[in-house]
Amino acid sequence: MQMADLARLAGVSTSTVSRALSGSALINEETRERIQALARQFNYTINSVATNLRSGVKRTIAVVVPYEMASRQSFADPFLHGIIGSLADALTERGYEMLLSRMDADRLDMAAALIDGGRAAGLILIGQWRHHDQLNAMAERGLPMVVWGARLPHQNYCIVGGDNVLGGRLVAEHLLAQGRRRMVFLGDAGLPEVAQRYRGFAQCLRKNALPLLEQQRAAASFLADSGRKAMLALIDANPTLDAVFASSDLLAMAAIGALRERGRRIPADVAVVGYDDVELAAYFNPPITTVRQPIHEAGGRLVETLLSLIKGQSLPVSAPLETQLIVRESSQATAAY
Amino acid sequence: MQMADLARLAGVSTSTVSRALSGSALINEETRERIQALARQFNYTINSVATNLRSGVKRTIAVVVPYEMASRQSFADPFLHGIIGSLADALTERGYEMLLSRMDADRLDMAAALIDGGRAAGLILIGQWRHHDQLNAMAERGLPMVVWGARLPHQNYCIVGGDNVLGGRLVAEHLLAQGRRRMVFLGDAGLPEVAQRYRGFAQCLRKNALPLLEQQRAAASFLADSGRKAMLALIDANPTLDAVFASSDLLAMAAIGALRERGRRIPADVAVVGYDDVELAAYFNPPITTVRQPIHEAGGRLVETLLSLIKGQSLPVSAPLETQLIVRESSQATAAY
DNA sequence: GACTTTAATGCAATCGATTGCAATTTGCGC
DNA sequence: GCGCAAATTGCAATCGATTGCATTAAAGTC
Repeated sequence: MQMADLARLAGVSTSTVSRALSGSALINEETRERIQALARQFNYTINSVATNLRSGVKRTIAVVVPYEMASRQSFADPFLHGIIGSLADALTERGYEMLLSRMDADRLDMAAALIDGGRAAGLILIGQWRHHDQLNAMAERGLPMVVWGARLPHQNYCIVGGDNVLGGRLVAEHLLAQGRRRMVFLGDAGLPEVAQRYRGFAQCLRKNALPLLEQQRAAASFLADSGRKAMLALIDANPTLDAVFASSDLLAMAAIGALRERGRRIPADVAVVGYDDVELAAYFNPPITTVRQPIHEAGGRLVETLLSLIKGQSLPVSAPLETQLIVRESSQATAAY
Repeated sequence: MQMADLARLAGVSTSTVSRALSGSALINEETRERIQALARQFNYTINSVATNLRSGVKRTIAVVVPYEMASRQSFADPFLHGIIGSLADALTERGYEMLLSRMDADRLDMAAALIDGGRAAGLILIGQWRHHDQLNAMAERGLPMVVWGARLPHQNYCIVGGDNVLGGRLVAEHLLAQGRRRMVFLGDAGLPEVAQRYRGFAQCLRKNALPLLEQQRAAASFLADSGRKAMLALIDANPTLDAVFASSDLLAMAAIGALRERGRRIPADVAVVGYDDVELAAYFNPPITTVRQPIHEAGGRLVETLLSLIKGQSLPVSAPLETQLIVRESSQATAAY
């Protein structure tokens, strides 16, 4: 069923049908009601593909989740899901549709094709990975895009994210206050966000004369199993460690598993702190101390920023989102101290 | 940049450009290469919106996640994310794009608008909730759709899912073999999938002369907090319980938290079994015994079924996916027995 | 009653591509 | 050198909607 059919049924032209359904003032109220009734009766829905071809207005936003070919599992991180959910909400609220793509992080230019090809009005990329330059190049081409990640020098693209340096510092201060002294860091510092968390963490320790050595830091992707292995290596290299800062809650959970394998009690022997405050962090055993990133606000902010970029305002700058330490059991000082 | 511009640059008509880019045989090889080079140089990407308006072939599939207005958090379940990720993969592999929508479960007919409006070629609905009749009505209108959920009587729509009755039975047999006798069920039996898990579970217990009473069953949505509260109520109503079957891993995690609040040890005092085998189940403390649903295969199966439905074969019927008990620590018999 | 407004509707061009058919060019046979 | 087939290319209609402008009908004015 298309507009022409409906027009025939109603005995009018397609112009009239179009006006009846679009809320134009140039139409008789009775005619409008008659046509709308017919449309309902025959389940007619306006073809939005044709509509936005003609009108040029697109109401679709592409959300791109880059993954590294090697480990296509980036999708496993619950934080990522939280963001996607909040984006879905934020877009729906504003009357936009969401096109979700996973994409090889080395071929991010394919995301550009979604814009060039008219599929979407704008791009939201989740995670900048190691592709700062590629993102800059895309932005310079004038693609309407916003990235979830970390603010970096020489950054020509819009970014939305938390204050990772602050987050790292909050964790260090907290662990110091709990009396911990032999801390290790778990996470892949090749990723800008993680690097900043590490920087905030290490700076604060250094100020307190507690430098972090290279062997007190292990790379681990966002994958649970790689987190477990990296943690085991850290334990073996630093058998006396008394605290772990993991760069995501998922890694924190994996780390707790690994620590238990090696007979450490949490938090009595080792304190563990995560990052993100995913829902399950509070239900884990023990509940995990973590740095909260306001997931729901994140979606809204990403969408708002992108839409104002599309509307053509000058490059919107988004202040870092609120970043806050949530203290739970996994890092509390206990009777053991 | 659009095709006409490129045609002008190349000094040919748009017909020729179109043929050059689409791999038609009706074109000189040199011309094709010249045009393709120009296209690359100017970042020209064919406008797929216009293309499928003209050709009528759509390469977009809508994935709809219904949620209940009351608790818009259905999105929090990690199993759901697993399915979405596997759908994204399955669709990408086959050259389709994925339109993701959350939708009020009471207004599922809005999903129909995605098809009627030409946005998508087909519909994948995740979870049937309490809306069997609505889904039947949609299918009868001839909408190309596939639902993840449970097979029910009088079902006119395509369904893909695991064997929930079997899953429930496997859990019961396992717990009986572990010597557990006072079991409770945690989950909202108003949902068909959960109801079937309960049925398999209860039937097997009955066969062993261990009926489940009403107060040994508590409704709990897919939300962690509601799971915790329901579990607390179950404990109070059945202080001597020695096993819990939760209808999802998320609920199992919440249940474990609640049991600990009441001083129960897992699995020494109470065995806990979940459902789904989400990635974190293995990393939880203790690792959770659960019924595996093959998430990755699920996405592939949903997509295959939908595509063959679209191609117009008669209603494809999909056998239940493999359903398998994964035994981990949370339900092992221990020294306490 | 002729003339101007105003309201409602239809005509036809347009969005950016694809494709059947016609037109042109080239090559080949004799 | 003519005729015909094959190889390329262009023209114009088409997909399903929207919208500026023209048209028609009804109402209001003097």
